[in-house]
Amino acid sequence: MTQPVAERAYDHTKSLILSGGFAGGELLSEVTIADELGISRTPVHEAFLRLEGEKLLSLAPRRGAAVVPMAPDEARDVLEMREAIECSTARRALGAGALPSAVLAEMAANVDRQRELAAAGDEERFVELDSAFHAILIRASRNATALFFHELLRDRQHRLRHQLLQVGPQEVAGALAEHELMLAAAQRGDADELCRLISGHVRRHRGIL
Amino acid sequence: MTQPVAERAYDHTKSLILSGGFAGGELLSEVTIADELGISRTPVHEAFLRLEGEKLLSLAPRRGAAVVPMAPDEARDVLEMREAIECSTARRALGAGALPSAVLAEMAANVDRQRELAAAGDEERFVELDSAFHAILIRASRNATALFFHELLRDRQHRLRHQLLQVGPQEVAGALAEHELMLAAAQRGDADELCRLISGHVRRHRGIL
DNA sequence: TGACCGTAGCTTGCATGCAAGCATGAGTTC
DNA sequence: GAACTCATGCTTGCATGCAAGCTACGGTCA
Repeated sequence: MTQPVAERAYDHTKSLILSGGFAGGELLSEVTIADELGISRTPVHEAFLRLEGEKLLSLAPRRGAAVVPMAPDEARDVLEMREAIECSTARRALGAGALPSAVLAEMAANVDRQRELAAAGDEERFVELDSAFHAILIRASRNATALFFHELLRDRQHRLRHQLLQVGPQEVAGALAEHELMLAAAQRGDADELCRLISGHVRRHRGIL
Repeated sequence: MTQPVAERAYDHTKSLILSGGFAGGELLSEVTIADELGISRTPVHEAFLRLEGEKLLSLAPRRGAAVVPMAPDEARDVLEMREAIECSTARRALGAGALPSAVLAEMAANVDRQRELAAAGDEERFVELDSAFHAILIRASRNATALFFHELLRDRQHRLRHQLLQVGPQEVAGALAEHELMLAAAQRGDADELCRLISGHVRRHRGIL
């Protein structure tokens, strides 16, 4: 129940960065964050180190921690990696034959909830499900490294989204339609088509960003 | 010149893990490593956190740090990701037209040195250059995220290599030949062929592992 | 005016101390 | 003999203190 304070420091700082309040270059101070949370510098320092490992912070010895600025083509980079990884894992997941019915059921259930949220206009929760939907396929490929990378990409995309764009109803509708097509392709076991859909899906994001 | 002790702790621990002495599950103690290096627990603790972020250590609160065991198909996972990422970045690097001549020159120079090391039978240094060769192409695509991922993959492959196989003269000769073909394809600007070569190259590794 | 120097205040790096969680084994009870 | 309890020694989590590097600024000197 009691969350370790180091974890709180990590979550807090990470959400500060991902929420898009910082364009990049801003210096975060350990003491500031420690005071905000009412804890000592040590766990904050640890959080900073973890975030540096994720390339979200850049630590300058005895100078401070700078929020890594988003490179001008960070969106392109991230989406390119998503395309490469998701397409590769989808091929593998489908390559061995049909997907397990449990996986297909999970995807279908996810799409159902997407439909509800889209109808309700809850964009925030929709993007969470969007991310989870893609993660299902990756998990089905049983490639732990791919899943690890996907989480890192998700964070970066999160930041891009808050920084650069508002997701509106039409983006949601478009994404939903494409997810439905992807589900259908997965059910048919059509890896080529699924891969094509993923590419289009991701590239459309890129058009938006 | 004076390397921070936290950095030494990180390097030391990481090389312990990557060198293959641990099959996985072994508990590393902060105090043990701190004593080995003659430093206090704090920087060791920080190193452990960073390594947990790279999924090389698994920290159990107040119990210890366990070396993450290599999954039975870790080799497959890692090489699958390498194929996906390298192929994607190669296409992008070549997609915009011919590679800058500086990049081609760097690749050629690298291959030349590979040839020397292969002739000298220096396998250890050869694999370093091997890795650097692949990194050149990724760097040419100017995708920082891809480069980041490639470094993570390199570490894992490093560990796999020490754990599972000895690189012998014939593997070196085969890799060198394939690198030469890749260089030629890059010089011609033939992305499809380059991608095909990368796939074969990586899959041959997989046969070895 | 411009360059230089030193100091004050910031920052983090690291060592240390204390407390608390967790495992293990001895001792007890049934 | 089996289960249960508790104490001991292990581990890490976190706070704190001190030292050292970096920056900026005010003063001095040419």
